[in-house]
Amino acid sequence: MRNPWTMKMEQFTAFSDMERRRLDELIRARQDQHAPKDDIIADGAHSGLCHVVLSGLACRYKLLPDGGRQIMAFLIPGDLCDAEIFILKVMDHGVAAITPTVTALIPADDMKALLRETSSLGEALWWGTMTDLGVLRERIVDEGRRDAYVRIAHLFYEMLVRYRMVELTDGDSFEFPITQTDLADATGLTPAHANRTLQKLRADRLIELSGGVLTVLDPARLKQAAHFNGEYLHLDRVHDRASVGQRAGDLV
Amino acid sequence: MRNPWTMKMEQFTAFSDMERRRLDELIRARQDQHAPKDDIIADGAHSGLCHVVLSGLACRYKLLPDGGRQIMAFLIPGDLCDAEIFILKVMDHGVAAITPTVTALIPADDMKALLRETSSLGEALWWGTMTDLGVLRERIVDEGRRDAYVRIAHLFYEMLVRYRMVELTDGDSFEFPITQTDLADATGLTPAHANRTLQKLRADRLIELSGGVLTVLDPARLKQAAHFNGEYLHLDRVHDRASVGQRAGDLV
DNA sequence: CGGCAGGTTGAGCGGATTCAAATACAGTGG
DNA sequence: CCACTGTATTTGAATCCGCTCAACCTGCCG
Repeated sequence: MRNPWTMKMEQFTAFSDMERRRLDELIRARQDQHAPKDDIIADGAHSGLCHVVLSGLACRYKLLPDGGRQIMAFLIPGDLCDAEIFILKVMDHGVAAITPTVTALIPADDMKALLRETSSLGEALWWGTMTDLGVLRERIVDEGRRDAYVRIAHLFYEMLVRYRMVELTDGDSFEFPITQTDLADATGLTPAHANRTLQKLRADRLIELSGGVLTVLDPARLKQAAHFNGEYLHLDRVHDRASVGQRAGDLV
Repeated sequence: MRNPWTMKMEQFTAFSDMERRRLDELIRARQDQHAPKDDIIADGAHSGLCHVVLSGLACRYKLLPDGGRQIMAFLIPGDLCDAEIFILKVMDHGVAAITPTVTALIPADDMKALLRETSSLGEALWWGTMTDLGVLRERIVDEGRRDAYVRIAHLFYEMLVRYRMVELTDGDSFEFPITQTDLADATGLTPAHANRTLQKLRADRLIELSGGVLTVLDPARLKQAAHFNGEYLHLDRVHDRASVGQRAGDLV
C-alpha cells in the first residue's frame, strides 16, 4: 500500500524503488491530526513545513470582509497544501480541515535536499503545480460561464477523477463528506440554491449523496451534463501501473 | 531600459549583471509579432518554445461548447505565457493577442540550461508561478462572491498594480485597450451589464476609460470599492531598486 | 457612401438570492 | 427511553441582480 502522495505523483512520473522509499520516509517521519474546522495552515502563516494530506478532506479558503467564505479548492489525500512555502513569505489564504484529517509535515529544507537528489520529484512537483493551475482555471470557467447545475455536476465529476487517482473510489462511489454550506461556498452559490440544484441532480438520477458518500450513478451522463473535458488534469502521461482498480485516465 | 520580463522578476529577486545580460540575450534572440485576435499559443499546442510578452496585451482564454468565451487572465509585458511547456504535453487553453503584441520566443532547452546555471531564475520562475496561482484564486473569489461592480473595480486595481510593476504606468494611468466584450468575458458578465457597471464606476469618479487608456482617478477609493488586499501578489519581498517611478508595492 | 465593430440603452425575463420558517437528524444528559 | 440541543437540510415567497434580445448610436475605414 503506497502512500497517496506517491500514488498521485505516479500518475505522472515513475519513481525508482529507492525514491519511493525516500518519499515514504519523509511522509512517515512527522504527522499531525486536525479536527474538523481547524486550520491546517492559517492565512498569513509561514512555518517552514510542507503539509501533505494523507487522509481526510480539507479545503483552501478565503474569508471575506462581509463574513462570507469562498472555498477555492478541495484537498484530498495525496494533495500538497503549500507549495508556496519554498519561495513565498506568507500564505495568502488558509487551509482548513473539513473532516478529521491527517497530514504529513515535511521540513522545507528536507524537501529541497530531496529535490537536489532526484529530478523525478522536482518534475512531479512541477506537474502538480501546473495541474493545480489548470484546476483553478477550470473553476473560473465554472463560475464565470456555467449555471449552478453544470457547476455542481462539474465539481462532482472532477472529484470522481481525482479520488480515482489515489484509488479511493469504490466503483463510482467515494467518501466526500461535505455539507451543503461547504458546497455553496465552493461553487459561489447560496446554501439554499445549492440544495435545490442538488435535488435536481438527484432527481435526474445522475448522483446520490448521503451519509457523506457521493455515488455517481451514470458517469457518462454526468460528464456530459458537466461539460467536462479532462484535459486540464493532464493525465495523458500516465504510465502503466500494476493497478487493481480502474484508471483515472479513462474518465477524462 | 531593462526588458519587462527581467523587470518583473526583479520585483522578487536580485539578478547579477551577468544574469541580466544572459536574460537580455534570451529575450533578444528570437521574437515574434502577433496581430489582434490571433492565437499566440493555440489550445492543445506544444511547440517546445516559451513565450514571454514584451509589448502589447494578450489573454488566456477557453472557448465553450455554446460559443462563449472565458478569459482567465490578462497577460501584459513581462508575463510568461506558458510555464507548463517544461513539463506538460499540451496546453489546456489558448493564449491570444488582444492588441498587436510582441513576444520573445525562448527554446525550452535554453531555458532549462539557464536554470541550471543560475538559481535566481529558478526562484523567480517559481515565484511567478505562485503569483499566478494567487491571482487565479483571487479571481475565483471575484466571480464567486463579489458583484459586478466590485469585480470590475478589483480587476482594474489589480491591473494598475501589475502595470506599475513593469513601469508602464503614467501616474495612475496606463494603456489597457480592452473592448467591453473582453471585459465581459474576463469577469463572467454580459457585455451589456459590463457596460452599465462601467458607467457606474465612471459616474462615481473612480476611473476613466476611453481611447484604450485606463485612468484611476482615486486609487484609495478604488481600492476600497474593490475590497482589494494585495497580499496575493506577494510583493513583500521587493528589494530596493533605483526606480524613478512609483513602486508597485506601495499599492498593495 | 456603406459596412462594420464597438458602445449605449430599454423592456422583459429568469436564475439565484434573501430571509424565514419548518423539518430531519445525531448526540447528550437526565 | 425520551426530552433537549445544535447542526444540517429542506421548503416557501418575495425580491433583485444580471441576462436576453433587440434596437440604435457612434466612429472608423475601405
